[in-house]
Amino acid sequence: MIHKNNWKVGELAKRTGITVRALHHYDQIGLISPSRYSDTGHRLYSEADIAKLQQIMSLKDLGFALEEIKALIEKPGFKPDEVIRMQLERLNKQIQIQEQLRSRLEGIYELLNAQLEVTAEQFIKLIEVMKMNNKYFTPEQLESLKKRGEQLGPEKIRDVENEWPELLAKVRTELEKGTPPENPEVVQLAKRWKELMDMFSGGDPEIIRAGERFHVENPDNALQFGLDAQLYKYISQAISNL
Amino acid sequence: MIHKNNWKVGELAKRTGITVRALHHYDQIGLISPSRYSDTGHRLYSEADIAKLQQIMSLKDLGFALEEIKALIEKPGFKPDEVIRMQLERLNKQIQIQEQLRSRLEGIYELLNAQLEVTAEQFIKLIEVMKMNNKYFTPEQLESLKKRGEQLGPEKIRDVENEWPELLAKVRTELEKGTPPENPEVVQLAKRWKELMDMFSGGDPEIIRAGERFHVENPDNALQFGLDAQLYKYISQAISNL
DNA sequence: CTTGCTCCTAACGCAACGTCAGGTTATATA
DNA sequence: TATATAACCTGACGTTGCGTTAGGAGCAAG
Repeated sequence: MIHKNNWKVGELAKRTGITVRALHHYDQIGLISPSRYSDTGHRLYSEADIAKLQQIMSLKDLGFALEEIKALIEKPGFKPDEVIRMQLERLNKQIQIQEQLRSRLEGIYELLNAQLEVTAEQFIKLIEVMKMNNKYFTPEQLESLKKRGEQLGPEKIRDVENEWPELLAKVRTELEKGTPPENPEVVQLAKRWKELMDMFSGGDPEIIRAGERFHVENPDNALQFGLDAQLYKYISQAISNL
Repeated sequence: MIHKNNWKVGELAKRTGITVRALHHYDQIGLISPSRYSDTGHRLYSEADIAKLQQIMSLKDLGFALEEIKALIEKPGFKPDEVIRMQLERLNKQIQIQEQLRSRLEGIYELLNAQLEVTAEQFIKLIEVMKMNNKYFTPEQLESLKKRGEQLGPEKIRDVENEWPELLAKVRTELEKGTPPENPEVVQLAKRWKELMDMFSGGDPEIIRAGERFHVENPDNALQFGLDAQLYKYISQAISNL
């Protein structure tokens, strides 16, 4: 009685929690088909089929895609430990990304709670800032940046925030005119550029490099800063001619 | 020059890393459309559009779905902190699940490395065991289970492993006949059932409950044990009549 | 023989675009 | 100015793992 050898989809579904549709699907994509069909086309699963199904569900639970599972059980060179290691690596990457995101969200949340009224604009800025914070700067560097800001005072900061887009525009103009980065005028702009950078970074090369990494890896930030990868490269070349 | 007000898709794409196709897509689903089109149908994005796009990308970076973003920026009652908190909760759930999976994978990996030769069957069993281990039993309970097994000795264990499916089959027969769980014969079976359970659990109700949780939450395990949710409920009722 | 349950196949839907395909417009060069 | 090339346009299918109708037979019980 327990060795019943003709399970129909519905029975299997009831006992396993796998839906009928899923079983159909697995059949369709050739992952697992019943070993027999009744003469009216009904699927009949044998014990062996069920064992295989069990394997499949286990692999699925470990996070493998159906196509991967198919490959795994079809290929003869099935090395469990390698498979598991690969899966672990993938998973670790995912977790890392998610944890980064979490710490960003937490940071944002704290700041939001500290300051009751927040406009949408401020909100966006916050998000960007947190993006930089978590990934690119160490806590010490952030501390250093903060101190630097306090030293300079708010007027100075405003001044720079005003000068910055103008400078960017000038550089972009040269870039689009095709002026080579060695050109004296461009080099002059680059000099001012570096001055502004140093003003904030305190000249710390680590901080500057972190900022560089940020710009390279977050091209959509160009929307905010008007600074894209191409322009960044151009100005870098000009600076190297100082 | 920096206040150029007619960005075409390609330009935007180049500077932001957002693909042209994505911009088309966002337009299509009504997430963000350019404020103007040229008379030949080319999309022209204004500065305001870009600002909005910036918002959208920020939200997207935080893990929101496009539909959610749409709702968020359309709805007037936009409470950043609530939004962030919701997102944090979702994320935490995900991370928790993934970490559970990771520890399972790690456990499996260790065991694989300890034992050079593993058949596919053993491998599957391993996976099931790890599934129980990590989620349902505390280390102490596992230790207790192990001790229990050593006390009983391998023959006893084999005996039970043989008796188990027979018992299951009998109970299922009664269930399918529609015999009520109060029936004396069923109660007798339930008694034997409980004896077997106690033999392994040492009578520890915590361990029994953990096992219950496992069966309820992992219906596909029915494949291995022949014990599904329905049958489990039935036997539980019978046991309550002891 | 008729319910009423279970089975079948076929086909759309979802999320967020990637990737052709086939055709029009803009721009840079000769 | 003519043309080659780059950039733009609108479909429309593919991806992942099924859920969900829809329309139509098969099967066990009364």
